[in-house]
Amino acid sequence: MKRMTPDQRRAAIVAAALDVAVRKGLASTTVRDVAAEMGTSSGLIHHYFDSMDDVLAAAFERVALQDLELSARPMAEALTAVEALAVFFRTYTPADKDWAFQLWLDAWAEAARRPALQATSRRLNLEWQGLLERTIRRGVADGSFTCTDPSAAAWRILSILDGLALQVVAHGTTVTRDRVVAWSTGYAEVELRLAPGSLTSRF
Amino acid sequence: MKRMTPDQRRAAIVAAALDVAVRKGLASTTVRDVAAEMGTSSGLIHHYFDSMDDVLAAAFERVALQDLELSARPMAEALTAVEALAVFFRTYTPADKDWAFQLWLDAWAEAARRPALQATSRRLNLEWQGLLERTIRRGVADGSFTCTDPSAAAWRILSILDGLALQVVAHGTTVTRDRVVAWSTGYAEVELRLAPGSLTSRF
DNA sequence: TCCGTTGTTGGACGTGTGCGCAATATCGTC
DNA sequence: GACGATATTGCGCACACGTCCAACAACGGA
Repeated sequence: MKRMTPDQRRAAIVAAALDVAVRKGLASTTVRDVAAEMGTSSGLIHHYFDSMDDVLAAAFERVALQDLELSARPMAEALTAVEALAVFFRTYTPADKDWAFQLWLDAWAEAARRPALQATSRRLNLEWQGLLERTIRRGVADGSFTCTDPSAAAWRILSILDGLALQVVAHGTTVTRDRVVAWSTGYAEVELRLAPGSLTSRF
Repeated sequence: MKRMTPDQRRAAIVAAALDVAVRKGLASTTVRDVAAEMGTSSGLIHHYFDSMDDVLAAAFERVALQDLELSARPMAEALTAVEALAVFFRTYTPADKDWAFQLWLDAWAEAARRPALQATSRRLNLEWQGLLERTIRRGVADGSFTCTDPSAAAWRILSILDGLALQVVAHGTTVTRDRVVAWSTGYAEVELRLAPGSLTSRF
């Protein structure tokens, strides 16, 4: 295959691994799959990564980090804390992103057995919680939210969202997607003492 | 190995598969592992199960069903709905049961790829939600809870619990176990209009 | 005691696994 | 245009995988 600079090649490997992982799941993405996806030999992957665990961790980090920024950027640009939170819910639960959440499920389950993947998953989960916590603090500061423990509130909101989304992605129809959004925004309104509908009606 | 009746043997296979799954994870439990655990040949497993998917689904069902009954029975015996709910939280989050929750994580992640496992996981998740919903209805009926949508409330409580427990099991210390219990019971008290501490102080 | 039923064996089959390494191809530099 | 550095190949190694099946052995009924 055409020769690339190390940086380009690393990126290409990560991108290929991601494509395969979306199709087959993180756990059953193999060296040969990734090589075939790139159209190169399998030996090349081990020239850039020490182990398959590292490749998968890098691939997972790529989507997770990108999604985080896809939420964080518009949230930072929102004029009010309430709007930022509304943006959070809209960008966290898009219907066409089930495959990304399936990767989270894979990462959580595999974390017990793959150290690099666990570290990445853990770090990014903390980032999401931090993003939410900062938004809550912003709202508390400007008086639009009432919350005595923003850290705990962030964990609770994130958890209810993950727990509900999990049902949609893993089981299909035990819970419908509409209800994930309605129930979790409704919960956030209660948690932060907002008027019902504050997070949805305005958009 | 000693000859067994079909029922005994099926049970032995499921038990062996479970032991291995706890040790190695559902996804990487193999026919040979299970056979070695029983001290028999691997061919025997396929004499009783059509595929490995079926074995894993049966193994997962065994723990999940047993844990469900371990909660359901004492909850049914509770004198009040409040006490039944307190029992629910105490039996759902025991410290020595992380391995069982790891199996749930495995099942949710693998569900996308293993039909039998998905069906089992889905069915048992619905059972848990149903158990919780019935308890809520019981409390609404006798006036101790206030809740307009017991089904939704049950899903929300279950989801926050799963979302938080997931952090403990997958990431170790992003959230501590104490907080899982405190935050989820605290949330249930708000959701059902109970006085703070109702679910914990009395025991 | 014999015999048929069936629980159980042990290995074959084809494919897949992560990883490592000598050989080769393609660059930028002189 | 030649050369050294290194990106890339292609295959080998030693296992592990699920599934299948002919042969064997233990049991209950006759």
